Amino acid sequence: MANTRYSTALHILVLLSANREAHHTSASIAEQLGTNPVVIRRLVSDLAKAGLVSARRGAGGGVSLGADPAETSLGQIADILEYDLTFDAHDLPVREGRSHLPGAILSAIEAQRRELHTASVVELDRVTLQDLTHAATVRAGLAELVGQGMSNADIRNGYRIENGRLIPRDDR
Amino acid sequence: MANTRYSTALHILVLLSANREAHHTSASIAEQLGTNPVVIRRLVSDLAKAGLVSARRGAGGGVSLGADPAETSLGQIADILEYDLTFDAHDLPVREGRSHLPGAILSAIEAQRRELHTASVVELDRVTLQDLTHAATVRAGLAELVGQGMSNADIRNGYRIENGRLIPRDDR
DNA sequence: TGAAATGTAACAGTTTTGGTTACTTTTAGC
DNA sequence: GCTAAAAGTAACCAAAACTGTTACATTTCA
Repeated sequence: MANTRYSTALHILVLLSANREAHHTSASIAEQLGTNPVVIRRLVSDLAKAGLVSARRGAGGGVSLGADPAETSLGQIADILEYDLTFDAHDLPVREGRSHLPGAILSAIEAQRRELHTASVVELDRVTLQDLTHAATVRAGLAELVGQGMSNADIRNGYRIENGRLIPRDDR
Repeated sequence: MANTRYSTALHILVLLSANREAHHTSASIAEQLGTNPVVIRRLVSDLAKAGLVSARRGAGGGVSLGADPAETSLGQIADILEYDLTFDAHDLPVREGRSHLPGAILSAIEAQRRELHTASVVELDRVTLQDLTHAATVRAGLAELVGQGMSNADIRNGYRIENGRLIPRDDR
């Protein structure tokens, strides 16, 4: 089974970021994601430890964003979840053979593994939660128009994008 | 269970690259890696399709390197194996809801996913199979000396590294 | 012709992961 | 205080993915 913790965490955070006014609970989020509230709580609990979200227990409680999306990078989120952004290493049998080569090869591969993880985090640090939220809301806006029967060409000609929203071009 | 195909493939290729004179078979490689010959054959078969190794059937057959390690990048190897170098995406239930937001969020996440995969391949393209082989043989040389009771400081003072081998410093 | 090797299909065993239930704890409002 | 609503967490289950293994066909050399 794939490990979708990081992807799901991103989804939760974009959801909170795109709709900060609404009241969110693990149940309401789980419903939108088609999963179980406990899955959401597990992730939110980890994100809350790092202050990225704030979870309040009890009646009227729920989940809300705890940090500025413009100051939160996707790399930080991976760090928080301790999510591996590289390939999986194999292992070797413990063996008292004479040759050091197999262990040395594995060791070199693991060094490369760490290097790729670091590079991936650097890459993800270039994107903020705000950037990702922007990308999502633009896509949602486009989907909305297409759902209303508008063609992609019409959309391109009739709208411009501003702050993640589609603004009608009335300047022509 | 982790997907160790890429890591194992790298190990096989470094093994072949570090010891080009020896005769290698799926059985001999599997023995060194502590796995089953079929596992090796499956990987070698994929690598052979791309010309990276050459596998000869029949008596006296075996596996040998089919390309120049200096011209083979770790990114190419990932490509050949179609190995995913990014995070796993979650999925959404098919639902005819009104809101386009959940699907739009997922779509934005998947775009980010593809971007990270591309960046990872670029990163791995900076390293050749020769580089990785060099790193492994150096480590093996060091392990050999340590096994002979030499301290790391002694090693640093008494040897220099050249073409992936430890050369005694007799220039002092 | 026989032995040695790869190619491949089929299946089993293990591990990992998300889903689920159940229960505790916290909190707000009446 | 009582009740309802919410998160926190432990424990277990089911499903998926992957490697390991067996078995057999095919190829090749001597």
